[in-house]
Amino acid sequence: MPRSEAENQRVRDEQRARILDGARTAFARTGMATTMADVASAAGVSQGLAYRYFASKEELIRALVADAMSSDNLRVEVEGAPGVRLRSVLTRILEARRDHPEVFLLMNHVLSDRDTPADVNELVRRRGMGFVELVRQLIVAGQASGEIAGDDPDQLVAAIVAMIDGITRFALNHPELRGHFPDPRIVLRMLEPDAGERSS
Amino acid sequence: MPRSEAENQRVRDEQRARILDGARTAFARTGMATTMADVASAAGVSQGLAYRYFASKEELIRALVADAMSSDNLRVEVEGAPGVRLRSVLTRILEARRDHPEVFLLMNHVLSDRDTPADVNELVRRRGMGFVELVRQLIVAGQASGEIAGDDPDQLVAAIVAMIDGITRFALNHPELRGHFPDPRIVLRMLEPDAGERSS
Amino acid sequence: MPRSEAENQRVRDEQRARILDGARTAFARTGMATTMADVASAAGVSQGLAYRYFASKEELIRALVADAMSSDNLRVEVEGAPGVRLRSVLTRILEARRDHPEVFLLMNHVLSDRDTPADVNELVRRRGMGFVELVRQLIVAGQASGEIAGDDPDQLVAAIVAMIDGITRFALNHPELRGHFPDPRIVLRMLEPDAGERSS
Amino acid sequence: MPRSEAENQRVRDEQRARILDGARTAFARTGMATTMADVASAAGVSQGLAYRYFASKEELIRALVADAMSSDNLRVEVEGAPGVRLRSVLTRILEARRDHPEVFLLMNHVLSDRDTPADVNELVRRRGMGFVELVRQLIVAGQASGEIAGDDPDQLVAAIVAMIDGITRFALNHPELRGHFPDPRIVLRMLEPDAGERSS
DNA sequence: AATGAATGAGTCTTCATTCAT
DNA sequence: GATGAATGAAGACTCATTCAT
Repeated sequence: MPRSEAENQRVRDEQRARILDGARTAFARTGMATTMADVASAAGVSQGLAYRYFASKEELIRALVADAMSSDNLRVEVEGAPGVRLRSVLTRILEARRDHPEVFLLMNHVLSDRDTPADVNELVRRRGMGFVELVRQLIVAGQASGEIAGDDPDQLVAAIVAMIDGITRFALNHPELRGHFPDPRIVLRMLEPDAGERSS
Repeated sequence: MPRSEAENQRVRDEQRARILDGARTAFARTGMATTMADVASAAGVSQGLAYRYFASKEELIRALVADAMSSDNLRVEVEGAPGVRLRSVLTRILEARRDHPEVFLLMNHVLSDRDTPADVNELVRRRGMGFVELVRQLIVAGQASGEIAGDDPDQLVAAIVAMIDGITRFALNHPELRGHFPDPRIVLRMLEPDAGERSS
Repeated sequence: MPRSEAENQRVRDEQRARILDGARTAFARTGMATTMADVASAAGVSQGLAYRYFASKEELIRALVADAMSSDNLRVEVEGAPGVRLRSVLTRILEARRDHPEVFLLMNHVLSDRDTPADVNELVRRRGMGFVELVRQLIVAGQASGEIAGDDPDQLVAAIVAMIDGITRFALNHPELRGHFPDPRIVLRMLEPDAGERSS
Repeated sequence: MPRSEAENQRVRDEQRARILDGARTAFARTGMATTMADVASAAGVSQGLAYRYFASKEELIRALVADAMSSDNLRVEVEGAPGVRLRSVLTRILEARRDHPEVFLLMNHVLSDRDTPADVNELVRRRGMGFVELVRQLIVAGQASGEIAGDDPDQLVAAIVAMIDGITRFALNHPELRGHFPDPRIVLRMLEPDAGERSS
């Protein structure tokens, strides 16, 4: 007697998740050089099975990225002073990166690999640009209110973006140094106005 | 009449340099997906010739990395207040990264690519650790003299290292945003003691 | 209460026929590139079920071919002039090919596909040879009676065989040209004695 | 000292031809189920080498087809009675098919294989249609002059086309029966007007 | 009896590396 | 010393076949 449809669906959901987990592990470990054999082996399934769930390696990466992005939640408070909101969103992001760096590594890999499908690349890039735009607006507003240093806002944005990227890599490459992961306050000092500025 | 030995040596040196240049160009353009054919073509030599000068792709990468590292000069002043020396070395490094990010790309690639030979990986990693040690010492000394913020020195080191890494990638991935490359002063604010701290 | 044995047998027969039908449809549509998944889907059953009824794809093809051959009935009149009997059998064959070319496609595929099992290949080939023998005998007898052209009988046989093959493909590849399917009389003219011959 | 460019070109031309020959042999033997390993082995080269000369299996097939078509020369006399010209062109075609059937098999395979690239399929199909048009015009003209039987011209065309196809397969599948390959005169009888017709 | 998830061998293709010239 | 043709070992993907339910 065949398995019930509900049962089948459950199995499928589990396996899909299992393969995605394996893929996440494998990509985190091996970068874009990860083979489908690596993925299958990390997931503990046959290579063929991966193709029952994802039409191609490309598709698998797409799913992985979509998954990663949906977990990198930027939701930002609408109330409060811009500087406060900016600090809050950055603090949350830094913590997410500290706690789940693997998820973000993939996005970087995707961007730097020549044969990432254009649409995936675009997806990730667009997301990044959305974030940049958000940060920029808060910085400009914060400068107006004197909460943020008066440097070129684009340079401040670049500093923040680069820092987030670098620190994600740090978390990934040095999991043993988790205790040394910088407190967000250190990072946020880059945005601090000088004593002189502030008083003005 | 055969070429003189000196002449031969000169030709060999030139060719070796030519191939390394081609490799640098090719790797900067294509990342770790670069093939030996890419390298040969960028160097304007035959594919076979590369193997006369470098026993394998591995060997070529090793040479490239060694070369890159020797140009990332950390020479640091022995005189002066630790905070001043630290700021000076970081400023120089940031400028080098801004101006020649390609050179460092390779090192990152090497670290994240699974089939980088262990010894090359080690080489790069060790170099990084040397730098970390230097920065750490200056930070500790700077804290003692009140020039540097009183956070956990390891966190400060991590922040600096992550920032340098992130900003190099930024320079590499967004050459068009060169004008937005953050002024070192912004980065250095991470090390700044609070107003309260400083006065103490 | 378990199903009766007779009932079981009936179900089995029905399923077998259903799978064969699906296979016929699938092979007609997709040629030798047909997969077992195609067959199962065309038959509306699970992939596994096909293997309950046919030990392998090979076995399924064997059954399909046997089935096709049993429907290509050559029954030929035993009475009458050889030329008349030959014309009659050829007319019937051409009409069968015109009306059901798909059935014969498979036999051609089988012959030209490298991994057709040798015995199936042999089966089909032998059947073809039986037909050839029949035609040849009628031709020789018809030549003796002056009803058939006096060419080399083997060449006449070859012409007939080739024509039947070619026209079957035509019917299959150009179903839209059904109206242009040649009248058997045109084909039979190949066997016609010259005016001069006939009078002799 | 490297090989001269002229020498290299010669080697390349020879190898390309060698691979095409191997491919022709392999495809004739195994049909569309031919693998690149079959081709390489029939050509006596490594599998990789085939890809130095042809970018993909698709490309190789394209070249094979182009080659086949250029040898199936339809050049037809512009002078003389239509019936005479038609007989002449058909005689030449039949002889070409008798002598080099392998070349044409491929074209058939290409047409019946589901994953033949669309453009190659189109190329072959178009060529076939050109031939059909030529034959049709000559038939119609020949009917006007009383040289060709008065049947539906489309049926006559279909008969000729089917015959050519069938006889090519015959030549290919039964090389041992070369002596029984039908004399073109037999085939041409299909176009012959009846005694009654002719006199009219 | 029936299902469909799972497996693994085989196919196309790429690329580091070798070798005859 | 230099060339580029040739090789073969992977890697992505497909599909006949098996097996737990």
